Amino acid sequence: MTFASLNEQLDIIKRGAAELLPEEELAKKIERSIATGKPMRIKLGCDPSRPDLHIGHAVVLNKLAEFQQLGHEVVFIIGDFTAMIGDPTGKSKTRPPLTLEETRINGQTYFEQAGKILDVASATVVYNSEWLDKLSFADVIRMTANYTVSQMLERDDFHKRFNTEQPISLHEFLYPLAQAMDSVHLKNDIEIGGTDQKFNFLVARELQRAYGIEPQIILTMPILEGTDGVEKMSKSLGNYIAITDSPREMFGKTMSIPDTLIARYAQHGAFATAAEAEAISNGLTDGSLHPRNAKVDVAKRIVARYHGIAAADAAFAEFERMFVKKDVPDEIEELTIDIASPAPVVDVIALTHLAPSKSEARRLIQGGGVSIDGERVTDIHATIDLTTQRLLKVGKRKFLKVKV
RNA sequence: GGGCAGGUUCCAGAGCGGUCAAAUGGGGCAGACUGUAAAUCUGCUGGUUCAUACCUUCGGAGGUUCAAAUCCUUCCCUGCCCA
Repeated sequence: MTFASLNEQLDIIKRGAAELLPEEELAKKIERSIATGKPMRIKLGCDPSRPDLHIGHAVVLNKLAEFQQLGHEVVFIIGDFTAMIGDPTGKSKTRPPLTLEETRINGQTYFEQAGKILDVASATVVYNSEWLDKLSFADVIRMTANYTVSQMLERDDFHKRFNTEQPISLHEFLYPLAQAMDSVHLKNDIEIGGTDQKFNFLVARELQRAYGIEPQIILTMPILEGTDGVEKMSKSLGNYIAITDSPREMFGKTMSIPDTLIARYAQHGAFATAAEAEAISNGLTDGSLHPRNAKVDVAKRIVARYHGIAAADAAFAEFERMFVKKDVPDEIEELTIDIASPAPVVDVIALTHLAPSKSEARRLIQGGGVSIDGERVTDIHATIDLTTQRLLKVGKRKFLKVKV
């Protein structure tokens, strides 16, 4: 196997990355790889309790795709062992532990989605229960002896909770170590992840050293903010763009991001180059670029990435029609429901799940958020004749064609 | 083991016998305005019914009372201090 030159590889690897350390060590690894013809091994840890991938995850996956193109080996580690134990960390409520079966199913959906970005067929997949489950208590004690409480408390999250008298479960200290043991086991050359993983990755280096293994290189990628522009993108916060979202959703969600995020989304969501992102940023600052147009462009590129150019253009056209011309979308879900024909609008909304409850449906009507065939419903007692198909609109973007 | 402070609706945080479905802020949703941006303004934010009627909720389980998130008992959980 022949590889690209050292500088070419370094350039590609560093592109868009948040942090790479230590760079000199990576250079040595690359040189050795070139000399011996052996690919480097890149590790990515995956959480099987959250198998829904969004374009924030794509930042890392895209980088892995680049590693693959460079001829290196990508290894996915599914953290089934830790998921089986469950991690009631911090604020997040007690997350129910997953069964072995669930972790496998989730792992599967994870790969199907990751396949949209990189070549999963040629990647290696391992489950960390394969080795973590086999450690004895004595093994674990020996492992923990390599790390101190002070070192653990350096982690921002722990540090903060410690100072504000928030609980920290003892087993939480074990998670970074468990993750580090994965690296010990795998002997990977590089570990990749979001910037929030830096601490864990550093622990892995320490532990690898302690176990006489060459320490891994740390490559962190920026964490993409969610569509709200504040929190990091996450499914539970509802501010995400899933990579399985339809073109319409993807386009719409991208259009709703704050202006301040346009350049970031261009670079990390649409994978524009740093130079392009900067050009957008400058254009917005000096006013030569209209934010809306810039956003449209980014939205198109994101949609095109997952659905193709044609779908992107279609999504844009539909967006224009819906929001600029205030028209209804092209394709609306049609539903036949089982209810006595002149039915209370409130009942229909609840039944079709356009709102979670009848009370909520009433509130929406009172707030002016419901319309039938383009006409706003003002009376919560209003009924609707469903013998012919009617167009129901609830809120900004929920449309449904219903009939009996 | 001892002492102290706590566990409230999505989050933070009031309430401390009835006027509490529970202040206030944040978040979210809807409307106006817009570029489905930001900012701003307005309304809503447990459920069923709409007539301020009923049902479920304030860590769990009992109890006192006409009446409890508010009092008592007990259990569980968290933090701090002492040992």
